[in-house]
Amino acid sequence: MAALPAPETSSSTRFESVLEAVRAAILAGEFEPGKRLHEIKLTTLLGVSRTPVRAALQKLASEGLLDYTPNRGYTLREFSMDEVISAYEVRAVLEGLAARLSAERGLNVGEIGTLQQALRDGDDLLRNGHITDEHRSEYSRINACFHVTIHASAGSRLLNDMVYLCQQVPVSSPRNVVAFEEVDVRRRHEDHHRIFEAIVGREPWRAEMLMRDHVASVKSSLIRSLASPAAVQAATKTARRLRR
Amino acid sequence: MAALPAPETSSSTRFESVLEAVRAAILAGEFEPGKRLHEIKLTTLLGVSRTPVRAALQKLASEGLLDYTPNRGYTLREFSMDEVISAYEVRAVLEGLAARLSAERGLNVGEIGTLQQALRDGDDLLRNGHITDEHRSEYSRINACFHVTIHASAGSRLLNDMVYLCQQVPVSSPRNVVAFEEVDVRRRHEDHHRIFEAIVGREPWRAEMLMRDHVASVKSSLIRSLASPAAVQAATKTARRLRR
DNA sequence: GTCAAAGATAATGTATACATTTTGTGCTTG
DNA sequence: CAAGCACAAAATGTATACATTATCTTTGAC
Repeated sequence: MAALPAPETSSSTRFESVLEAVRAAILAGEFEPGKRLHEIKLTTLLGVSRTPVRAALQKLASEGLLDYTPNRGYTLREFSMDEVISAYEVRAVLEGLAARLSAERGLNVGEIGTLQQALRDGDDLLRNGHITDEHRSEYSRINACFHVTIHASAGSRLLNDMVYLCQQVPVSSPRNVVAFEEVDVRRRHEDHHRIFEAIVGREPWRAEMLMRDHVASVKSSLIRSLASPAAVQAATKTARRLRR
Repeated sequence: MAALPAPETSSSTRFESVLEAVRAAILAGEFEPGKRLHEIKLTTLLGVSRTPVRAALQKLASEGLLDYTPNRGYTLREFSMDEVISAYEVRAVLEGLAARLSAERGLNVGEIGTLQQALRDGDDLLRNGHITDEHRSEYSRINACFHVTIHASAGSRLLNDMVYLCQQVPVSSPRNVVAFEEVDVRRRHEDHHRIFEAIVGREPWRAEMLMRDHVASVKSSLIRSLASPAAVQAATKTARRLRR
C-alpha cells in the first residue's frame, strides 16, 4: 500500500486531517473493498495515535463508506452498480423535493441573484462552439453552485444532509467518469433555465418534476456509458467522483 | 437533571449501552435544546470513561440529534416544527421511491407472504367496531412491518439508511402524539391494500404516488392536530415518537 | 463603572497503557 | 488426514494521563 499523504494539511484537529486523508485514500483506491481497515496500520501510516483514527473511521462509517461490526472493526464497503444507480434515484427524488420546497417557500433576492449569475456564467461558457476540458471543469463549478443554492433555499437541513450522503457514494467502476457529450452539457444547462423559471414562478409541482428528471438524466447517461464502453472517456485520477 | 438509567442493559460494548442511554435521555427530554452535553458529566452519570461517551456522542451527531463543533463539543439540536414537517416531506418521497423500486424489481415470495400477513392482521384488528389503545399499539407494529418489508424489497441500503434518519427526527412539540382518529387508521390501512396491489401488479408509478400520499397524510394529520390543539390527545411518555 | 487583558479553570483533543475479544497457529486426538 | 481444542498473537474496547483549546474570573487601566 502506498504511503498516505501527511495529515498536517490545514485542519485544526488531527481527527479532521485523518478523516480527509483516509477518505482520499479510499477514493483513490488504496484499500480493497471488503477488506478491513486496521486502526494500528493507519496510525503508523499517518503518524497519529489510535484516538483520532477511530473517530475518523466512525465518521466514515456514518457516511456509508465503511461497515462497522463491534469488536471486529471497520471494513471497506463495496458498491455494486445497482447501489450506485439507486443512489442517483434517491438523489433525484431528494433534489426534486428541494426544488418543490424552494418553489413553495420562494427565493430571496440573494438566492435569485446567485442563480441568475450561475445561469449567465453557463450561457457565456457555452456560447462558443466547442467546449474543452477546462470548460467542463468550470461548468462543474457553476453547476454545483446552482444546485447547492436550491438545496439551501429548501430550508431543510435533513434534506441537505441526505443529498450530501448521496454524493458520498463512490463509483465502483474502474473507469468512473461519465462521458459528458457536449450536447448533454447544453441540454442540462437548458434544464437549469427551466428549473429556475419554475421556482421563481412558484410552480412547485413543475419544479419538482423538472429537477427530478434533470438529476435522473445523469443516471441514464451513466447506464448508457456503461453499456457501451467505447463511449467512456479516459478516466483521470483527479475526477473520481461523478458530478451530475 | 435526573439520573440516567444504568447502561448495563444487554449490549456487548459499553459504547452501545451509552448510546442507547443517552439517546433515551435526549428523547425523554432530560437535556435542554441548544445546551451542551459535557462528556465528563455523562461519564459520572453513566459510570464509564470518556472513550465510549465520545463515541456515542459522535454517533448521535451523525444521526442528526446533536451538533458538533471542534474543540467545543456537542450540543443538543432543537427541531423547529418546520423541520419536523419537512422530515415527513423527505420521508414521503423516500418511501415513495422505495415503493416504486419495489414494484420495478418485483417482490419475492417471502415478501409477498409477509405483506399479505400484515394486511390480514390489520383486517382482523379493524374488523371490530371500536379500537382501543392496545389496538393502536398493535396496529403500529403491523404498520411498521408493512413499511419495513417494502423498504427492504427496494434493495437500496442508502434508501433504508435515509428512512431511518427521518425516523430519528424527534418531535419538538410538548404534546407530540398525533391524534389518530379511528377513521384515519382505517383509511391508512386501506392505503396499504392499494399499495400492495400496485407493487404486486408491477405498477411502479402508481405505487410511488400512493405511498407518497400515504406518508404525506401523516404530515397533514400533524399539521391539523397542531392547528386545533383540542384535537390533540393526551400525550403519554411511552409514545414520544410519531408513527406514520 | 466599563472594557480589556491576563491568568485560572474547565472542557475537549490526543496519546498510551491495559482489558477484552477475536483470530491465527499448532498441537493433539479420533 | 481431518477435526477440534489450546494457546499465542493481534486487533479492538476501555480507562486514564497529559496537551491543547475554550471559557470564566479577576484584575487593572482608562
